[in-house]
Amino acid sequence: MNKTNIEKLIMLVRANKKALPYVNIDSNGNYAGWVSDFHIVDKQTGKSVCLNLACPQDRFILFAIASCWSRSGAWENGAYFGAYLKSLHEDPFTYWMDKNKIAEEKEKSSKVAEQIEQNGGLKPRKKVAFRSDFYDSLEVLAKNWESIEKSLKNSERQNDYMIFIDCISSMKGLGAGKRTMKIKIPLILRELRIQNIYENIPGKWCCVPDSRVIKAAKSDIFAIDLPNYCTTIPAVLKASERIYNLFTDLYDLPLFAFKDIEDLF
DNA sequence: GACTCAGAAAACAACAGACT
DNA sequence: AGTCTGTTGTTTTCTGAGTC
Repeated sequence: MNKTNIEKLIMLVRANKKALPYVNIDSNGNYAGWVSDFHIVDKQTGKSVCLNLACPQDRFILFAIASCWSRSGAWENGAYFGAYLKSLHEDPFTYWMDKNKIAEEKEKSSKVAEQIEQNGGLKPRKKVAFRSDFYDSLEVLAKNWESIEKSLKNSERQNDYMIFIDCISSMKGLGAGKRTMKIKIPLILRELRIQNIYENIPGKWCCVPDSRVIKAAKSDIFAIDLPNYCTTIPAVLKASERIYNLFTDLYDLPLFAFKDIEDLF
């Protein structure tokens, strides 16, 4: 492990925050979370999309984004999908229980994806597309919403977030096909922790060890000891803890950013 | 039992060529 | 010029056999 380069990475991420759309660092130097600013403009309000996780409707969108990111495809698609959900102004818990609405939304997905891409802000590397199975996951989330919220409240009460992790990681259909969500679970915990929605969410379980982060961590420049891919929940949590020990409340952000600033090394 | 790695899987983008 | 069809490439996660 190369401590000097790790410190250099943190310094470079902070110095280049304006050039990196996902680096939301506030005036106090604290990471404000990804959903605090999508860097995608809402044409109705003219403002950049963000989520207030104190609202259940916005919490739903956070889970939706995490589910989108539990599949293959460019990460920008999930970001734009979240922005689209926000622009709908529908109550997700009734809207996405309706099979007809889901079919309608699938039908027009390529059209709305094209429209929202033109809203400006975040520059996608490729044409924005909403996978049809994104919508199936929304139904899964809506149907299971009560038990998800209950597991979070129980985790807070018993000071044990494994209760939530067990709940969300066993829910089929939040990944591709009938698969489950795994690697993006820390993302949900991270955003909830940053906005202080529940008490005592451990920071060590808030780092996302996805392929982009792992690739950066394992490169010769940092030589951080991590598995190539986290195949189980314990492996995800272990990797998350290692990342947290190095970057604390910047979480996986510096490693995620590495690819965009590697030329500066 | 934890980790590693190659390949599978999934959905779509981008492109090329054939046909109307 | 437009549309259709098939091929190849991209992106990311998941699986399962093998290794330490």
